[in-house]
Amino acid sequence: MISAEQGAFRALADPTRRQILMHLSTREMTIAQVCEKFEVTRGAIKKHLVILEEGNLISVRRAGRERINRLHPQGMKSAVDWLQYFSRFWDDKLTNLEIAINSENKSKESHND
Amino acid sequence: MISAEQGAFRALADPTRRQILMHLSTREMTIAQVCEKFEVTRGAIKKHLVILEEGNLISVRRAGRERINRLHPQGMKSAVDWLQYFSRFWDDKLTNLEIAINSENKSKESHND
DNA sequence: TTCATACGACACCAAATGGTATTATAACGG
DNA sequence: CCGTTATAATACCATTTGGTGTCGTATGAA
Repeated sequence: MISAEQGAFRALADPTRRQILMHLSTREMTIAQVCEKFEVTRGAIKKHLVILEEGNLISVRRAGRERINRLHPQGMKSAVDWLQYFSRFWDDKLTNLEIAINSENKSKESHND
Repeated sequence: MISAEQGAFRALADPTRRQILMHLSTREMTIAQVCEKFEVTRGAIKKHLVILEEGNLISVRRAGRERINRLHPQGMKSAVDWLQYFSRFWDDKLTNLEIAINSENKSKESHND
């Protein structure tokens, strides 16, 4: 089993996939609708969507013959949580905010990868 | 020229590189010292360090024959900034905090990749 | 000077990645 | 039923990636 953030970081590493996430942040879209936004083939987009799904960054539901892709932002939170460990090093103000959150939110994961 | 977050996300995609960042968060280390923490060869670690440097996640200085690697957390901030666009979708509380930050911090980048 | 040490630079390899093209399958509309 | 549409699945290709091994260079110590 791979860690949650591994799937997320892997999916986020490709610029096309990050653009797909931006598009899905405005509305949920079928594969064909995502394809309209890019110059690559449907096959390539499909592979990206599978990787985004494996990374838990999108969820998919079937509607008839359509496959509707929806942003699943909780998956991105795992990457943010990992990164925010370093926030103390770049922004004291953000660190204070992080502390405020942590005091209310006890369920913090470790960073042992 | 590739975007700042592309270099960061690419570097963050590998679990070994994320572990290297965790180690460097405790202290700066030479290549040999990083190697001690892993089972792979020095050549592999060197490549990882180059990618981390290209992603602006570490900085390097020469000291005699040693090459000292130091965490450069500002580079990670570019990835966090990109991701926090989505924070509104997963946590209203964090969104409020983000708004509080943005009201003091006007220099926000776009997400056009 | 000589030797061990810390890197740098290659060449090389297997596997993963991003992409295409082609061929199916399945559902909706008339 | 038939044609069209939306997607799935597969084979294939070029490049990148993560890794090793080897050789070279440079610095510090004896």
